[in-house]
Amino acid sequence: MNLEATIAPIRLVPRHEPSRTAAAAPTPTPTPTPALRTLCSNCHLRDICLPCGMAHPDLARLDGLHFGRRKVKAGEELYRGGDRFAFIYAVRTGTFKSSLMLADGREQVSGFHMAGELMGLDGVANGRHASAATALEDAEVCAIPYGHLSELASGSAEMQMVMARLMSREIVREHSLMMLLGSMSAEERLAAFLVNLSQRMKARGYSPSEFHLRMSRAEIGSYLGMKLETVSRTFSSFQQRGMLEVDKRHIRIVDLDSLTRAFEPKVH
Amino acid sequence: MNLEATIAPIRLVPRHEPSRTAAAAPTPTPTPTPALRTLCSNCHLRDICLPCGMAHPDLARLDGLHFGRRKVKAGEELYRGGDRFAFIYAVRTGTFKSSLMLADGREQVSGFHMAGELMGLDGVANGRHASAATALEDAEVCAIPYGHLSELASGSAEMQMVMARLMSREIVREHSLMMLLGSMSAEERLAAFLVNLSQRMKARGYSPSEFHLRMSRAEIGSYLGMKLETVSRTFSSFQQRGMLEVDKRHIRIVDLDSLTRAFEPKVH
DNA sequence: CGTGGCCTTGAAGAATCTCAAATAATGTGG
DNA sequence: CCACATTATTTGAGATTCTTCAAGGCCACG
Repeated sequence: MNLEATIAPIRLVPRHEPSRTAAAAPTPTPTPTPALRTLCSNCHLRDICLPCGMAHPDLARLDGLHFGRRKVKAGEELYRGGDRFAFIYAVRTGTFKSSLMLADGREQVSGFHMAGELMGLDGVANGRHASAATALEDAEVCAIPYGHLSELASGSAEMQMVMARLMSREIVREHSLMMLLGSMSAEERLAAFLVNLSQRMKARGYSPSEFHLRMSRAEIGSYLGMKLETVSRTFSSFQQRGMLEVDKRHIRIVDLDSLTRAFEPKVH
Repeated sequence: MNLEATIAPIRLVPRHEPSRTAAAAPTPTPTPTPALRTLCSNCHLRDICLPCGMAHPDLARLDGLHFGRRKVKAGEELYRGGDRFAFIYAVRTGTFKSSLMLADGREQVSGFHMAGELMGLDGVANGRHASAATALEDAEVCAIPYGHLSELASGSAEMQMVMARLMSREIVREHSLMMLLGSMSAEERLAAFLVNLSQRMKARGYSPSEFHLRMSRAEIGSYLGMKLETVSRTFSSFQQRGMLEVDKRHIRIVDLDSLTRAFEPKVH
């Protein structure tokens, strides 16, 4: 009996290795610079990344894995839909988008990832990545061999729990995006997007009120289910109402409250 | 440092226990009829449900858990957003919807679940259910104590893998819904929905071309991000074009091919 | 200093929503 | 078993939101 049928109604384009030009393709195997091995316990991101919430024995075990780092240039893909799944990736620096591709070329951006966030968990399901990850600026990631990780987890209940939580968190995150796409207006979507970005900047020690967007209007639009022109117009509208100052990709949130209200209960 | 910020931009209404009327609330603890204990290895759903792909030693261990069954009447909630998370549920009979609630009362249906499908994995993240599950008809579920399950998984790498796959599959499923909500037209959405339903019916041994919808137009609309009137009109349009026969909730797919084409590459 | 990519803005058009009304199906209480 | 309230669905017409198409400006880069 076929379980496939219980998952996706939508046929995404499977980009299998053969269809790639071997030369241009990004190596699926990360090439860790030997000098740059990383210990989670030392990492400045340890409180918001994979080891978040881990106690010492497990953290030490995690260190035993010696993740390879990998640099990714702006515009480069870390992996593509259809690639064989072997690693999950933790962002060290830079920003990524993940995206799905429909057979006719339509792209749907399914998330943006910044320092400390994990990418690639969607590959666990079928052993192949369902989405692609592309660097929006020069970036660096830790490449975590999933096999080793789950091996390691088999020895520790706590570690298993952390992994399970991470995946579940991804599910919850997507829930929230579904809510956004399914039942919110263009203004509400953009407001929700900005407030979320602001919170994530804050959590990383950056200003929550003034930041630089790493993604284009088109990418924001794809993520939020609207056209780039609509994104641009909505930005302008927010600015005119004094909620925001926008200069290309530089954003200053002037009135966070009204921005937050923009996607909250409208009492009728 | 606050990791919460890395997840959801959208504030869902947290329905904590205190706010409930104790009498009317569905018991969070399932009340298994002692006579009706269930063994996975015997279950007619074993090939499409939790134990799918499990070999014998693990299957036997799974049997050791003795899931409690629980009957749920049409319209009743199995759990709500905010409820403490303790069980995941496998549908035995009937159909469920899961849904998220925004503070202003807007509901977003995030999935429909039929026999063999699992519900509740979103609760792993925070120990509370993020969504609610409501029976669309009289139904019965297996209530699987998550604690026991992960305990059991800590003894078996294969079992861990199955669990991880299940969660990842949920992520992929939601990806696909995002694609749908983010970049498809009303017709494409409904077509994708119907084709998916058809496949799931088929996988369960029912006719893939003729079935009964368990959900209202409004629920379909919420799931697909459109208004119930638009759902109704799109059904009518499909019918006029000879792709479908619709009589209220009874559906007969006349031309599966053109329905499939309705959400596939449009060559320009 | 010209070129291409990205962003903004306007105007017209299309898709979808809102409001409204009619019909059918279902259940309720007498 | 009937009269009546209730709910789900369909359909129409007008309003609204968002998209499409088009043009122009800005900026980085070679």
